[in-house]
Amino acid sequence: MVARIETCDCNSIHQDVVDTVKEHMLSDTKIDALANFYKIFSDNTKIKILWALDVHEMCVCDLAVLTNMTKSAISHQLRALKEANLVKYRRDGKNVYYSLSDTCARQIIENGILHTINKI
Amino acid sequence: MVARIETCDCNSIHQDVVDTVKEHMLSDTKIDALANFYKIFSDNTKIKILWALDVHEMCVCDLAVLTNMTKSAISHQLRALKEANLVKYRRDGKNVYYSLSDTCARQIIENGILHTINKI
DNA sequence: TTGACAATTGAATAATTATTCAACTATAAT
DNA sequence: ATTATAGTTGAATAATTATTCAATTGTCAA
Repeated sequence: MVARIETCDCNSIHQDVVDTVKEHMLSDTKIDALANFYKIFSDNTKIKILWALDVHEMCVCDLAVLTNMTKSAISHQLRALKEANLVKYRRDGKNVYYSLSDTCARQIIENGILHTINKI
Repeated sequence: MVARIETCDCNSIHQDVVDTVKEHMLSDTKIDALANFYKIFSDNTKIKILWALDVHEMCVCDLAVLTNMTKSAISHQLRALKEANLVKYRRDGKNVYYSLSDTCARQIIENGILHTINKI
């Protein structure tokens, strides 16, 4: 996601098209936000966690057993999900129970399934 | 996306919850397809290319100038977009013009913007 | 058929993201 | 207070993905 050139070996440029497209281009801020948002759903583990939490709230151990991963790995993943405001949590004694913040995650996953089915 | 443990240092497991969630879990195939699909939208450059192509078909040079990247880098990105069936192309002389296969990409991007705005 | 240029490709490198590991915090029970 | 367990954290490592680089293909024009 980093690249830069001052000159380009392109002679066959449709400047009018490039200009028009530039006018309609999304802002860098939006593109960043968008890419970061979908980054969450581009990882198998995160999808699994989100889908699981939609079924039932779970503690870190539960998620570790479910996914066959370490608590530490799950915890790191949960941090990303928290930062994206996709999950919330409550502490009860020694356990911390995670659940979905809202229906957003489920919507994105279901919508994605529709699109991937169409493509297959 | 690779991890594996045989035993787990978890004693506080809610087995009933884990079992219920397992019953409702998405298949690995679906999760893979989903993650690969959203992987496309987790990259700034790919989003930019897709959004641009929704405005107007463009040749590789145009996209290189627009994004300030090399033709080679763009070409690699386009290959991924082709494999995901998100773009189509036509050759006209020495140029190859790319455009969107359907409205899928635009829908996903617009839907993502809605969700990211809600989160901000 | 040769030269020029758009585009693609594969391998090497750079950049990013995930997982592991060890140390740590928080809570509860003895 | 001490011990045990759930969970978190940061740094190191591993794995993945993007970009560069050099070489190649395809098409057109001279």
